[in-house]
Amino acid sequence: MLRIEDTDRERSTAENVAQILDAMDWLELDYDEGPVSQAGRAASHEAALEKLLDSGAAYRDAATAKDVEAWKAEHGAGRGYRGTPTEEPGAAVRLRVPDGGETVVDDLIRGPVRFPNRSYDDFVIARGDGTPLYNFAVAVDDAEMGITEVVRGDDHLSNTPKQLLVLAALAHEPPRYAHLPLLHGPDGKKLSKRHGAASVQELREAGYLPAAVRNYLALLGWGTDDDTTLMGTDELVRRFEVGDVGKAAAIFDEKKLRWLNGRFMRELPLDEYTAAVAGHLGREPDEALRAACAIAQEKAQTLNEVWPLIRFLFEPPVEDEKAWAKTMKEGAGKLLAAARGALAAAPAFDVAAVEAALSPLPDRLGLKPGKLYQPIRVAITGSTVSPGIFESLSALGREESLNRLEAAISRLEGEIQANDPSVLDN
RNA sequence: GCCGCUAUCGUCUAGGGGACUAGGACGCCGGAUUCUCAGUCCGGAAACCGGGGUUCGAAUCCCCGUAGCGGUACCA
Repeated sequence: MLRIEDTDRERSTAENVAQILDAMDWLELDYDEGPVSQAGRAASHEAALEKLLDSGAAYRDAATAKDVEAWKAEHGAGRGYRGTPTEEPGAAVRLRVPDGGETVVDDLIRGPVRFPNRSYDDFVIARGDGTPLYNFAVAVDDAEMGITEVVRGDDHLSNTPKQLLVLAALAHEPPRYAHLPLLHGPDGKKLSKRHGAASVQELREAGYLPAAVRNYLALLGWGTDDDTTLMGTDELVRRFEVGDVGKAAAIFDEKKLRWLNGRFMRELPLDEYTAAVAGHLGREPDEALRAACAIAQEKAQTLNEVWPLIRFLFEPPVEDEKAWAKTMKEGAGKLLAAARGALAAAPAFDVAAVEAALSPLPDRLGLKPGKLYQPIRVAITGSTVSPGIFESLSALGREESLNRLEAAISRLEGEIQANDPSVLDN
């Protein structure tokens, strides 16, 4: 049985468990709740503690943190604390650590890592009130649950010997361990909330696709020998080998994730794409959305970027004065009027028909296509950025397109009058 | 302090004694695609932490240093 251990020390256990289960679901792994209940765990912790106390492998010790410090000052920093057994009932329980020899963690990724026993304290395995501490509890749980493989973060490597010592005292075969390198933020520090999206949920909220995240995460600390970068989940499962994972911490670079995500987004069949967008937006994957997705798919790198591109199909044009001022220069009214005329006369309103109606205009008017298309874009979407202009018009439909052009033309006329009082004189 | 881990372009990595003039990807820069943005295509700049060994030969093996990270709790 495999155990995957979360590594975040700041969150509460309950939160961690919820997060892991949620993440596993998203990562499409199968998991079981585990055969041991909370009450069952507490009972086995108690039993294991008693066993160790009886055998002399553990003992009660009244020393406080200060006492330990003083002991070390006296015996040298390189030497782990060794306490004196007491019968005092409120004393904490410590495990006896041998003075000689070493404890070897045979890590799947790093190979054998040797820790001198002498450098470890007789560490506390249970508080004075009998409640167990992490390194003891986790070892007992692993034994109890028949865990054979443990995959967790590198930050656990140096307390693995403690768990091994507990397992040895319990005469239980230890699991195999794989300690994965940690992830750091762009500043080189351990990844945390202030780096932005640091958990799978946050990545999902930011509009990344599960398959893209899997691909990206697999590439952190691991690479293929034939330089393959893009891999679907099936291929990942086939090729990934935990023993091939690198040893150094990696920096989480969202730019590459964005790029990868864009690749996955563009390769999605339209129905799946629409479903993903619908799920993200909390909308129905209806025909309107499907049509909108069809013209936006090429352009969005994340699910978050889709709505700004297709919003004009569902709502009035956004009000963006900068975009207006930038494109609605002198003569824009005439251009829009020409476009309106051509579109009104078009025999149909599919993409090809719209293009056929508009594309002769720039030549006829003697200007670059952009001079015509940008004002149209702003008139119908409100923004200087949108899907292709023919696609956008066609998707909007003839009636609404003409209405929006008309509205823009009226506004331009109003502005001309306001700026030039002489118009009023006529 | 002590114990441990790690070190190839800005970033993720390939490469594990000669195939290295060190490969790929993201990002960046330049060009192309004469509707924006994005995309796509082409081109470019960009790295073996330092010092000693071992060897005919070192990015690759060993040692030392340096730096980063982790652990060192009656936290998980």
